[in-house]
Amino acid sequence: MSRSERLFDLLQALRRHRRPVSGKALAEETGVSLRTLYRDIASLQTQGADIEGEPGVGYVLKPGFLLPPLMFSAEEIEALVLGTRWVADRADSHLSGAARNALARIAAVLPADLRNELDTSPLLVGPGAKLPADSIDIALLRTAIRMERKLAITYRSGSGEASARTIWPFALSFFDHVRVVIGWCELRESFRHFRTDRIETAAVLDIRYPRRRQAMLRAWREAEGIPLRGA
Amino acid sequence: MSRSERLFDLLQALRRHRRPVSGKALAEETGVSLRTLYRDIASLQTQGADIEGEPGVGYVLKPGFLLPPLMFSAEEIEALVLGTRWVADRADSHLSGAARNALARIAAVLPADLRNELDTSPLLVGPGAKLPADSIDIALLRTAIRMERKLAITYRSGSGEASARTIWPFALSFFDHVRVVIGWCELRESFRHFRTDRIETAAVLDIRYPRRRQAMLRAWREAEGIPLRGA
DNA sequence: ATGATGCTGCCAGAAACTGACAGCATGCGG
DNA sequence: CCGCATGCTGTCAGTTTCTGGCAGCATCAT
Repeated sequence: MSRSERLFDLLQALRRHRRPVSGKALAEETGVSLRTLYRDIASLQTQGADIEGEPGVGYVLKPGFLLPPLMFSAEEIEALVLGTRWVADRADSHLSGAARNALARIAAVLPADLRNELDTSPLLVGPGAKLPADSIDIALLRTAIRMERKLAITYRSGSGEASARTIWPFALSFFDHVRVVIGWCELRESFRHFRTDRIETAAVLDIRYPRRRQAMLRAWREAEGIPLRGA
Repeated sequence: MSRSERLFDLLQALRRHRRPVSGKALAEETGVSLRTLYRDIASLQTQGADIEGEPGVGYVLKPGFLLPPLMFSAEEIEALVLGTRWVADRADSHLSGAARNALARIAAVLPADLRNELDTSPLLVGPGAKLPADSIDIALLRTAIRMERKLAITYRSGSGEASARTIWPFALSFFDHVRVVIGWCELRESFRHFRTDRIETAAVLDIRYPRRRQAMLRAWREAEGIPLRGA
C-alpha cells in the first residue's frame, strides 16, 4: 500500500474511533511501525487535519477536517443495506419509513456501480419471531425520548397488575422478541424497563425531565454494567 | 511538499474546478512537471478516483469518489444508527467493521447537530440469541456472492450426513438464530439453503457461475413465493 | 493536416520513506 | 516518589519511490 493510500486509511480509522486511540493501535491497523505512524499523523496535521494527541490517552480527530471521507466500499453498502432492511422489517412503521428514506438519500449520492450494489444487495433479513402487537405507537415513545419529555403510562406487569407511572424515557432497546423502553421511574425512583407490548396507554407530557437523556443512558449503563453495543 | 500531500492538494484542485482543467494547469498549480502530474492522476485513479481525461479538453473529477455532504432527519439518523448497531452486533467481524466505517463516513459529512444525534442515538439493540459458531469465515461467502463465483463446500446436514457440493451462492439471509446461504446446488439442480454453521469447509472457486445473482435471487423469490422484505 | 492534449515507456539521479534505537515529556495510579 | 503507558523527536542507513526529461503514440476538434 502506498503512503497516500495509507493516509486515507488512517484518516478513516480516526473517524471511526470516536474515543481516543493509541498510536500503537493505529500503527497496527495501518500496518506500519509506530515511528512511521507518528510521521503519518504529523503529515495529516500538516494538511490541516485537527488531530489531538494526549500522552497516555491517544489520538482523536476533531470534526471539521476539510477533506470529506472517501466513498463507501461495496461492503459498507452491504452493511448499510442489511441494517436498513432489518430496521425496515422490525421497527415501527415510522422508523421503517425513515430507514428507507435514509437509504434513498444515500443512494442519491452514489455512483452508478455502488447504487447498483445497493439495489441488488444479496444480504437478506429472514423473517423473525413475531413481535407482540403494541397497543401504543412506538413512534410516540421515540419522540418522547428524543425530546426528553416525561411520559405518563399505564403498564401491565408480567404478573398482570396494572399501574400508572410517570417515567423519564431515555432509550428504547430492540430485542428479537420484544421491545423495551428504558427510563427513570418516578414512582420507584430507579431505572426501570418497560416492555412496549405491556404499555397500555402512553401520553407524552409537556414537561421536560430534568436530566439529559445521554447522561441517564450513561448512568444506566454503569448501573447495569452494560458495555456499549454495536456502533 | 511530499507526494502524498500533493495528492491531497490535487484532489482539492480537481474538486474546486468544476470545468475540465488541463494537465498543464494542474501541474503548475501543484508545482510539478507535466510528467509527474500524469503519474499523480494515475495514482488517484488507482485509489478509485473517477477522473476523466479527454484529449484536447482536460480533467474532471466525477462525483462518487468523495462523499458529499448528506442531510437526514433526526428519525432517519436514528434508523441508520439502529440498523448499523444491529449489523455491528450480529454480523461477522468484517461486516461489523464495514458497518462502523460506513457510519463514521456518514458522521464526517453531517452538520454538527446531526452528528450529535448520531452519537447519542437512544435506540439500542438488545443482546440477541447466541449464534452458533461458524467454522468458516462468513466474509468468504459474501465475497463469493458479490463476485458471483462458484463455491465448493462440505456440508453437514441436520441429520448429520456430510456431503460435498458445488453451489452458486447468490444471497445470505440473517435470521435471529442462524444464517443461511442461498444458492443453486449443482448436485441437486435446484435452489438450496445452507446454514452457515453447518458448512464445514468452503472454498471460493475461480469460476464465475453462468447466471446473474440478481436474476437468481428473483427466480428464487418467485419459486418460494417470498416477497421483498425490508428495503 | 495541425495543434492541443492525454498518455506511456525508459532512465538515472534525487528525494522520500521506513524501521530501529535511544531518549525525553506528560499524566495517571499506586 | 515510582513505574507505566503514551506521545513525540532526533538520527541513521538501507531501500524504495519519486521525478524530470525525452521520445513517441493516440484522440479529438478545427
